[in-house]
Amino acid sequence: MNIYDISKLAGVSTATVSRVINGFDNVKPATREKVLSIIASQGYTPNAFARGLGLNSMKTIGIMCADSSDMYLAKAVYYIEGALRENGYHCILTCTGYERKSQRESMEMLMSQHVDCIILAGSIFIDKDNSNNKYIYKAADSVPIMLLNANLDHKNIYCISCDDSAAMEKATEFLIDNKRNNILYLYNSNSYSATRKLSGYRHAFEKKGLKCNEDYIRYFNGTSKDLEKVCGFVTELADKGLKFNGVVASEDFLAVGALKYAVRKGIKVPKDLEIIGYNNSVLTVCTEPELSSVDNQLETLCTNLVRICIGALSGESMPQKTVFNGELIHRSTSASSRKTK
Amino acid sequence: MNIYDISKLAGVSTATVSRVINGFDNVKPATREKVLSIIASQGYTPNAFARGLGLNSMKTIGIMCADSSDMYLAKAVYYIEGALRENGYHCILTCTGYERKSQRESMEMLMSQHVDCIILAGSIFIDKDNSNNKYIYKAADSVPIMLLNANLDHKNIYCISCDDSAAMEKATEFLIDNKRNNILYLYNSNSYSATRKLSGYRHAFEKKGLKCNEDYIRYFNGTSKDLEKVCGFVTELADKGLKFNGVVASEDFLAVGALKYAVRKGIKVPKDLEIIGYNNSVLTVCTEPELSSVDNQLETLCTNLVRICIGALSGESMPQKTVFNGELIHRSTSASSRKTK
DNA sequence: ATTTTTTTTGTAAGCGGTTACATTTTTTGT
DNA sequence: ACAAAAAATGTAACCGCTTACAAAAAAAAT
Repeated sequence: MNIYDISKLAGVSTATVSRVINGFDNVKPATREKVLSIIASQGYTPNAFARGLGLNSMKTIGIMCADSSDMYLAKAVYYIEGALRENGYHCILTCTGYERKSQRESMEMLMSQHVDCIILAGSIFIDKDNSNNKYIYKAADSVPIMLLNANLDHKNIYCISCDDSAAMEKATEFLIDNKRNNILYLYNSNSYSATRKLSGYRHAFEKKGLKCNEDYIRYFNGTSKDLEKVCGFVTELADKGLKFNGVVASEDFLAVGALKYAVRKGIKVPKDLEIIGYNNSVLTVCTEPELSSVDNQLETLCTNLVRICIGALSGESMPQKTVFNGELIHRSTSASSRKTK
Repeated sequence: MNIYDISKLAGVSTATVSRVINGFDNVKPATREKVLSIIASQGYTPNAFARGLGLNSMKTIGIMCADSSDMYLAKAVYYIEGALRENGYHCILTCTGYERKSQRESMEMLMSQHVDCIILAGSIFIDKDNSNNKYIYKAADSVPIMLLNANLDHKNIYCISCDDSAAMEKATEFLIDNKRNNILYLYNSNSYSATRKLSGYRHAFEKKGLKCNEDYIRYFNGTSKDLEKVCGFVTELADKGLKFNGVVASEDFLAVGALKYAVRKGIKVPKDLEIIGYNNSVLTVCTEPELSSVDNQLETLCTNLVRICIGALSGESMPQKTVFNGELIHRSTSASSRKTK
């Protein structure tokens, strides 16, 4: 059943059927009705390939992310997909893992699918020294690229991010103001936003006229699957003599690991140790006491990303960089003696 | 840049170029080399629409799930997408939410995209009384349908699931054997697998010759976002006088909520209350003590689903129903006095 | 009533591949 | 060296839709 069959049944040309399908207004109402009824009675749906061939667009957008099972990225994908669907777009999802090669391959795959736009959810894809981003620039020459929580300069690349630096600075500052003089910083990634977070941590000390002790900045090599190991990692740091009365982490699971350590050692939280995570994920409410965390407004980021994406695709002029602010959410692992909000 | 341009540059016909691209073996090595070098030098990629039009397949598979930000479904999508990509397939992801209407629309959308197969990840789509599944059967007439954790009879529908009933029975039985006489059952869904789990709970009592007290079966209306409410819900049950010394839940977050209640009330876990969750998600290791849970082998389910899917697409005869066993993972909320494994 | 303008409809040429079939080239057999 | 078989290549129709342009029909203007 194709457009030709429909046109025969309706006694009109394929052009007219096409016009009806695409909602053109230059069709006589009576004709439109007839065609529509035939289409409905035959249960006809246009062939998307043929349409794509003609229009060179299938209203499809590619989403790349390193790992869609990561809680944060899964949410990002969910919000993005939902917003795109509302705008009549379909999503091809591809998870690239954390290796550059597979990231490049994914992008090539999406390009060969002639997606209308590519969204990079998560900044793992970006080389900070810009050495290896050629394939992104190349793609950007033919299709707009949306970057979530990342940054790259190109006239066809749009960046939407949370000011992670400012947010982390706020969190750290909160602890400093609370007389926490030794604040452990845990992180597990060197992505763009992770780097920004770390610089926020450093800024906080600078701002207060304090010196940031590099010994308190610790890299943990693992993901949320390794939560138990995080606890061991922190315990080991403490056993080795590192004294700390505050923890800020670049991701919630790291903070949960630190909290585990505290609970097991019987350390009073937040009295003797304050802990602040990042992302404000479900994990924050699983623990007892519940974890304070920075909310980086993922939903807002995603809906705006899609808004800008749709705008750019329809030729409107859209802002190249869009930045939102994070928010510190106080629960039970940060001392609420001070104003919370 | 299209196949015609390449053929000109290489001094061969489009048919030959096409043969090279598709890896046919009836091309003279020298010719193949020349064509490949031209393709590489021009950075040419075939137009997927045109190819799709010709083959009536874009090597694309649709994945439907209610909510890809749900931790369990996010993992499912991740595993499925990865396995499909390894087999050269692309994935169109669509999240339907929990309403029938949007589910039907998603499916129609995928059909109009001429996907080669549709995967329903999660059984929310299935009406138990089979009253409203017509659209699924209709789709199955033209394309194979894969059901994860669900069940439907049709010659073109393949079902892959965990025997949730048996797994839940095992968990419940464990508690009964541990002299837990009042076991609260928490659930929040009426999907196929949720129903199966509940029947497993009931079977356990039957098997032991005990009567299952319906008063202990409680429905909580919410998702993991409402974790705090779960705790309130359980607290309220206790306050109303319901006595229980065991909890099994159809999802981990419900168990975490129950655990929260216990921790706050100072109830000793597992001594005075044993708790077992379901899905073996990250949540299980966030809590202190850590949560025992049933692992329903999601990765195995997904890789097998894809294996069967690929097989079916290439015309092989594949099993209509595939069932795996779940496994009870003991952590610190179940008494390990007995053998744990 | 005739001409002009506007609206509606039709014709046919793409879009960029695949592939059945025809043709040419190469290899093999005698 | 020549015929037969096999391998390599080319030709052109086809997939199902869109759309520029042409043509016909309807409406408006004279």
